[in-house]
Amino acid sequence: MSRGPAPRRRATLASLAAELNVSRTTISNAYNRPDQLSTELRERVLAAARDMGYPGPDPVARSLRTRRAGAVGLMITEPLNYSFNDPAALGFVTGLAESCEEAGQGLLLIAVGPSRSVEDGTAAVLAAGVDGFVVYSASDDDPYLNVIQQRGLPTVVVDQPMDVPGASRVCIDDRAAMRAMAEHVVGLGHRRIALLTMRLGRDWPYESTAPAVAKADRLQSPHFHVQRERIGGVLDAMRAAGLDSDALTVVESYEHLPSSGGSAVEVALAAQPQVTAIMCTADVLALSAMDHLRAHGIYVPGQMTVTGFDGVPEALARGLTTVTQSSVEKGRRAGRLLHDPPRSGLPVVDVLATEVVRGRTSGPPA
Amino acid sequence: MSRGPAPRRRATLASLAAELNVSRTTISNAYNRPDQLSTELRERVLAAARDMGYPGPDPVARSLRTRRAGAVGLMITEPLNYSFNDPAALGFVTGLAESCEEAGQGLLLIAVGPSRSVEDGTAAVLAAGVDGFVVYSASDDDPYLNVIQQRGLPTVVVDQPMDVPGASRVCIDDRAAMRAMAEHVVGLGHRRIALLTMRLGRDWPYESTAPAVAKADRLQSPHFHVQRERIGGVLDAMRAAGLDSDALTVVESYEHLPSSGGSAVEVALAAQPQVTAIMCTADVLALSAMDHLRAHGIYVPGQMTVTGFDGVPEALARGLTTVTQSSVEKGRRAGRLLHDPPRSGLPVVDVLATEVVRGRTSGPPA
DNA sequence: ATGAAAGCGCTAACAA
DNA sequence: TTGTTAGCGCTTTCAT
Repeated sequence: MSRGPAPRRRATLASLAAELNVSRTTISNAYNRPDQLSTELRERVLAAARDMGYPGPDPVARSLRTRRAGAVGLMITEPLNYSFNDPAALGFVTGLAESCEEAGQGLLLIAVGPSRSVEDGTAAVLAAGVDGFVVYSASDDDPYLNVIQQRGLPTVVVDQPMDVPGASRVCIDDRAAMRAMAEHVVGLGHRRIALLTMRLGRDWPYESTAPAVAKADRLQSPHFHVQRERIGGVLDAMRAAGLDSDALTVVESYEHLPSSGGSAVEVALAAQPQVTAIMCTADVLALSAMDHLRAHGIYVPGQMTVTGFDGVPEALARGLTTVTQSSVEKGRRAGRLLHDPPRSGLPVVDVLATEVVRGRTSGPPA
Repeated sequence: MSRGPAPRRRATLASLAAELNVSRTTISNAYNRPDQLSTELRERVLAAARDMGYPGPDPVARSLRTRRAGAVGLMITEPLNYSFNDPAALGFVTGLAESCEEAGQGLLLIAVGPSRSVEDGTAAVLAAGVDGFVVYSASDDDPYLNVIQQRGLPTVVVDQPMDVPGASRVCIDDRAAMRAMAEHVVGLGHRRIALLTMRLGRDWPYESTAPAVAKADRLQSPHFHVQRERIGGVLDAMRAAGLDSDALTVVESYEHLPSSGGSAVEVALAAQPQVTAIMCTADVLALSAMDHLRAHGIYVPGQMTVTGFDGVPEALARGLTTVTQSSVEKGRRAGRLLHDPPRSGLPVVDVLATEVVRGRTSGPPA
């Protein structure tokens, strides 16, 4: 029943109204408040719309008027292939996307990785037509945080950073979780431990991009709250067992490659050959480390204990001793906090549960 | 230098202009055309903006005026955890997101899975403030395709469906690729083959959600072009070798679980115990099938040949015989087609390369 | 280099 | 039930 070719100029609500000799309100109501007009009139409107190729009210114009964009923005500051290679990060996105779907909202991915200039990234954040932001795992000194705050929109921070005034936060107790894991390791008798972690600052002050033993100053004040707390948790447990902090070798990795854990463990063992346990702040690091160790004839857990963090499916399948958390749930909570915010209007801190899972990769030192 | 609390009412371009006693044009220029005013005036504007907490021009209002949203929409019709569990789909999203980042555009995820009513989903598509759409792997009879066409925005279809008037398409030659793989398998001497595939229609006419031998009518005209072509490719090769189509047992799987391939292979072997080769239309199915076979003491390739499709990292790492394609590149191309469309304005079909990789999972029948 | 005027397409009061 | 009136906040000719 279409009446020939599409009109030169796209139909608008106004043109439809003119065509039908009714007011614009009526057309608007036909779409937004079906109960405000007779079924008959409504049908007529919809039929005319079909004929004229009118796709319904323009989303942008509607957003301007209603002051609602119908989408939330997810700011990702890591290179995309980092996030999309880590099942934990992926679980988070899945959960967030699910909650958006449920709430009938869109999810706008705002990638502001290092490949992009800060100016460009700022423009992207400023240009995002969204009702709120989710900030995933940014560093404490992330340059885009200010920009987001400028926007003055509801914001939910996930994991880090700690202090974004006015923003709610979804996180876990990283320190306690890692301390519990470290207590397990120390309890097994390990006295020299390596900790493999993602990079501790936005910058990378080493020669190559390969993993490196963390410089002292970076250990003092990592710019990633999560890593800071997890390191703190390990040290807490070691101190409690009377171990000196020298007994811990921290190796940081810049890239998130499937092989990063392997490279890192190599660096760790070169720096401190007496290490008997490799703790990792992410399962992806631990799994890669295990592969590397096996390839080099070092048996786990016989000759080396390995622990992870996150509880991603592959880690659990392979029996990794790790700390589990629900990344998907994190995403869902973050979304929900945006979609129906607490009545009080006050920022909320939502701390999710974690659990130490003793797998087949931890045992007494050789 | 901030002057106390944020103003009751959010600052706008107009209020800034009033405050400074300049025209709105000037403020607009300060942001969009720095060369149109003196540096001095511009600084004054920016400073005042800072003081008043003005975050710059409102993205939605700007979009309305400029008729550009600064984002593209990705319509995902599968449940999210399906897409986010398949490395191939993930690679696609990564590539698309990369190209968006490059172009300074946002990427709006529009999830319209089966958990949502068609009405709801339609609303979501209609409400998306985007400049174009990417449709990923939808069925031929997807109900949202019409809605997207209604919007009249540039659209790129990935893989399927074939026929979306006016839309460009990025794909591979599924039939030829699968035929080449089947020729390899038949060439090894296999005469009874099972094909494990994702579901062939949007509906699921079987009793349970477990994988099932495909009903004849679903084989006649699958509603997913990709699956149709791949099945066709296998049959081409079999026919060429003088094999009857009865020699092929097709099993379709509804869910995309990590264990789906295992369940499917079980169904296949129950239905046709003489099968000596399991071909799969996705690596994730093949890998799961291999796990299942191994767990049941069936050796690959000694007792059973297994082949995949996609060439995801894990598959290559495990030596799966498979067809490789670059999912990431698919995403990039789709994005580019939207960001800088061909000058002609005509729809384009971009066919990417594939390659049969002979791994360690295919061999002569036992 | 700056300003005035005219909308972009829509919805929400309020009237009729 | 339908229409009238005002904008939402911005950019863009066109004048000055």
